[in-house]
Amino acid sequence: MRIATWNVNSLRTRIDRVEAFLDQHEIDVLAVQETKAREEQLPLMGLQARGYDVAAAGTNQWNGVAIISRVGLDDVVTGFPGQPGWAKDDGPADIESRAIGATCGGVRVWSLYIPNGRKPDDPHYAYKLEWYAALRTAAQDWLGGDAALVGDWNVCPTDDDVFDVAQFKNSTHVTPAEREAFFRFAEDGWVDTVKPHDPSYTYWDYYRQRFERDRGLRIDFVLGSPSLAGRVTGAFVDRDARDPAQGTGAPSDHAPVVVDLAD
DNA sequence: ATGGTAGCAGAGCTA
Repeated sequence: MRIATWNVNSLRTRIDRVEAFLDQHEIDVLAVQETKAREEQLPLMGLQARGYDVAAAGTNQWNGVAIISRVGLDDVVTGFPGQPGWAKDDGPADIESRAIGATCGGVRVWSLYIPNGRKPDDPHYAYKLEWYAALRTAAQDWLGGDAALVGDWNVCPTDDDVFDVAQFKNSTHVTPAEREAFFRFAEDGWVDTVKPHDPSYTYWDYYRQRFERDRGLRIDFVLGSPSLAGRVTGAFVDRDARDPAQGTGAPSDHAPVVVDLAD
């Protein structure tokens, strides 16, 4: 089975690229982040024609997550137990836009869009750390089976995961607290299934031709439970999907990450 | 320190 994760930066704008990616790499399960659409807005016909089922969640124009699967899509859940929400203008807490879980081909898959944090002194940064801690607690219950925590984690775990750490001196993604929050998953038994096979960047900012100069970040991860990690036979970052020279219109600023599992 | 690009929505916010 082949699973993948991709922050697409608008599923409607990028649907042609998503369908081409699914076809080219014969993806069985694709976790998507930043759909930037509510479920009823999504163009799903092309996916359904290819034999995929889709489960989407999202309530605002910035985030949104989805799971696209051709090997089953069961027990869909929006949000994880204890997931913190962000209440805006005293409205309802936005939980739906950041996490969706489903069982696909016997694997429990969570598509996650972890809060960006904005600035280290911003309230969203504290929210990000709170979100990490709550996810860790919930995820401890999933370690016993074949489970995958996949998506945009908005953290560069090591200096090797940043093109120039000096440029991030007063920025999120590289602070000790964020890195600790990420590495606590490894302490619990979650395995970075991609790094041994491909440690390359997964994100390049749209600004300043960062992709062309390979000045990127590694922030998209597939963490596997011990039993799932034992099934991994290979993994890679599909840089071509981020290449502005390929396809029409702008690509997402993230590349997809692909992981192969033995049956 | 600022600004550069992209998407949604139709101005300004978010990343």
